[in-house]
Amino acid sequence: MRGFTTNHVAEEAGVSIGSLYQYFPNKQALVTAIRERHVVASLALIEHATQHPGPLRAMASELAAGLIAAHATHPGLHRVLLESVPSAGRLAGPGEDFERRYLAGFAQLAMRYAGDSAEDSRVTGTALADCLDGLVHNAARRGITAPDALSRQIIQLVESVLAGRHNAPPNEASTR
Amino acid sequence: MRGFTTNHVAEEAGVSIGSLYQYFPNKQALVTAIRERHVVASLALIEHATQHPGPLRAMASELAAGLIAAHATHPGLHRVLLESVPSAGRLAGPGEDFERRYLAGFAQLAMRYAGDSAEDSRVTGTALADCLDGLVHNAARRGITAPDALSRQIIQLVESVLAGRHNAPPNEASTR
Amino acid sequence: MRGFTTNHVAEEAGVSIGSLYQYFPNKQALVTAIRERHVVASLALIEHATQHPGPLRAMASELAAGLIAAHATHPGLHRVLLESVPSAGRLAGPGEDFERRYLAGFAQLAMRYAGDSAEDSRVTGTALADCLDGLVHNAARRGITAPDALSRQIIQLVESVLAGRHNAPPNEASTR
Amino acid sequence: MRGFTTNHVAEEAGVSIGSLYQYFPNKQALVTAIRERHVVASLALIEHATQHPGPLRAMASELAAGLIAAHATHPGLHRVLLESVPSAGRLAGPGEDFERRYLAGFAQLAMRYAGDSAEDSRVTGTALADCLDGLVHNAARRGITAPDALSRQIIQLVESVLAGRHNAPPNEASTR
DNA sequence: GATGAATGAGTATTCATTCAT
DNA sequence: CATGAATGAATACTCATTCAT
Repeated sequence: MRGFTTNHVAEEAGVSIGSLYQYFPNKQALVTAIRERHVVASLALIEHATQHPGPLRAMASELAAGLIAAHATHPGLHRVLLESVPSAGRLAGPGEDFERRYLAGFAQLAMRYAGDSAEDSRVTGTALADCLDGLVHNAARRGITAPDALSRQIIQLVESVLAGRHNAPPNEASTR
Repeated sequence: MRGFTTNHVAEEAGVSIGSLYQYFPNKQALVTAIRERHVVASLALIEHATQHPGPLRAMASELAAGLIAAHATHPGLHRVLLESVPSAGRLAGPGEDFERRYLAGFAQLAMRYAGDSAEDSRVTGTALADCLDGLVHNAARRGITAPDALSRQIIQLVESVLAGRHNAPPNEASTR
Repeated sequence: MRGFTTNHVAEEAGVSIGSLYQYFPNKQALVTAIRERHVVASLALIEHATQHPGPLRAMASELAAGLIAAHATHPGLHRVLLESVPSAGRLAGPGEDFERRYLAGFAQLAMRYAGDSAEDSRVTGTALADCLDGLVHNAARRGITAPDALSRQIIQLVESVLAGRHNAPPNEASTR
Repeated sequence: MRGFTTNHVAEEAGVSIGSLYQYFPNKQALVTAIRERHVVASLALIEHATQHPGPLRAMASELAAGLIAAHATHPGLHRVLLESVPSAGRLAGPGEDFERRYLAGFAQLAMRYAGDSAEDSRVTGTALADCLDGLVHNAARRGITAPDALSRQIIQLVESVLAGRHNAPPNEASTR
């Protein structure tokens, strides 16, 4: 079973296995850290999106660019990470918080752009997050050969989810 | 990592480790077989959907039920499988064919319900397949506590993707 | 480690593994039995040689023929047998007796043909037995392609060992 | 069978099983390496003998001492090695070469001491090598309790084979 | 009896982790 | 601090043996 071994990681990282253990108490921590780096980037992306001043399409476009960039590097790394943690995606301690904040960001988008209630927004937000996850990770798995096409799909998904309920732009509609 | 040892699988399956190895030459083959079973089920689901005689919503509803059922059994098994194969998701040999046929099924749905051209249908179909994948696997990861809510989300996604382009139902248009 | 497994033996023998265990209580017994068959044959050979009425060369010639015949069948079987028993060559119980009798036969030859004392004959006999063993088994290992050449070597060895000490034929000397 | 597990070897060697696998990819390789060490030693022995400046008896005496020493260490190891390899004695690749060189050494002795022709020397050499093999390995199997007696037997064998044909010592003939 | 699938103790091998250098 | 050889618990896999059919 070819695996994601600590020696592999060390070699890949260009450090000795001993050094690796200077920084991480064990494999779990190492994986969590690598993972967190990705999660932090994703979190920054979504939290930045919630601050986006522009209309839905502009926000979606920017989000798409960010997601693609985040997955273009280290192709296959994300997969290997998902493969390597017991409770993948449900990180212990800080990780939980990351996922909560991540989903909260999408919920905010749902409130803001789709005008959802707080309760609805959680459902919509999670659904959007999960769909994006499927879209991006499957693309990464196949190898992102056409980033533009992927971008268009992401934008379309975001638009259809966040603008699907009403044809009005979010809460900027009245301010315009 | 933790929890997917061959002895574990054997015990779970109610057979001895020796028997397991009577059927599978090694762990990799075992994992591939389990995965394939799931993939075959998913394929049957989508190919059945392409034959569905009814309107979009009915088809989506049935598809949702099938997907949820396919992931409700063996909770945690799917993740553990994804975690245990080197090139998970990209099965060698027959697997590739499975994915091709799987995506082809979704493309057919796109042609039939969304009226897409052959070329467009491939893009739409893949996007839908990937989103569904994200939706279902993330739900499975969190534990499917509310199958109805998940079902509604799946239906909504399928509808929004396959009916998004034009407001007319597919070949039922004339019934309007 | 490719091995001499009971299933292998059963298949080779054309019976089921179950049947094999009808005849032999365990692998050790099976191996011992196969081995004993060979040992019995060798023993018969040497005990027959001790009764040989003729001169050294005639006896050696007959012994050579017998040994070669005993090793020509089942090429490689002898090796595998030697490989498979804990105390190879030193069989428990009846086996010990076989080896003792086997060596005793050679000792008799030494007394008879070389005129050795009882004590000397044990040493000479064992040495001759061991040399023959090396000669025959190495030939079998390489594949006995030239039985005649091998026969000549055996005869020569036997002659040189049993006639080396004095140039007189054994106790037939006076009859000449 | 019993008693030659990798863990056993590791313990015997005073290293951990992990370390053993740092040096040898698998058990087969380990066994091959140990064997080769023995084969190399034997080869050195015989090639050294071909350079021996003295008369037959002196050379034989030295050869005997070397062979006994090579088999006295690790009592039981040699048998266990013979027991553990599929095609024991016929080493793959470099092994074949070893055996060829080993036999060539004995052939040289036959030319030098017995005055054999090149062709005859191959036959005589191989026969001597095989007899020595039987003598030494059977002695090792029984436990070398009397090295001196064994030495005498080896010397006698070598003398009788290499001096058997003519009563003149090889190139020392003129010293008579 | 004969069969061969099932069993599981035993063995080979891996890989996270430590620690002497 | 950095290194990577050494460690051994954990895991993959084998094969002698049993037993339901």
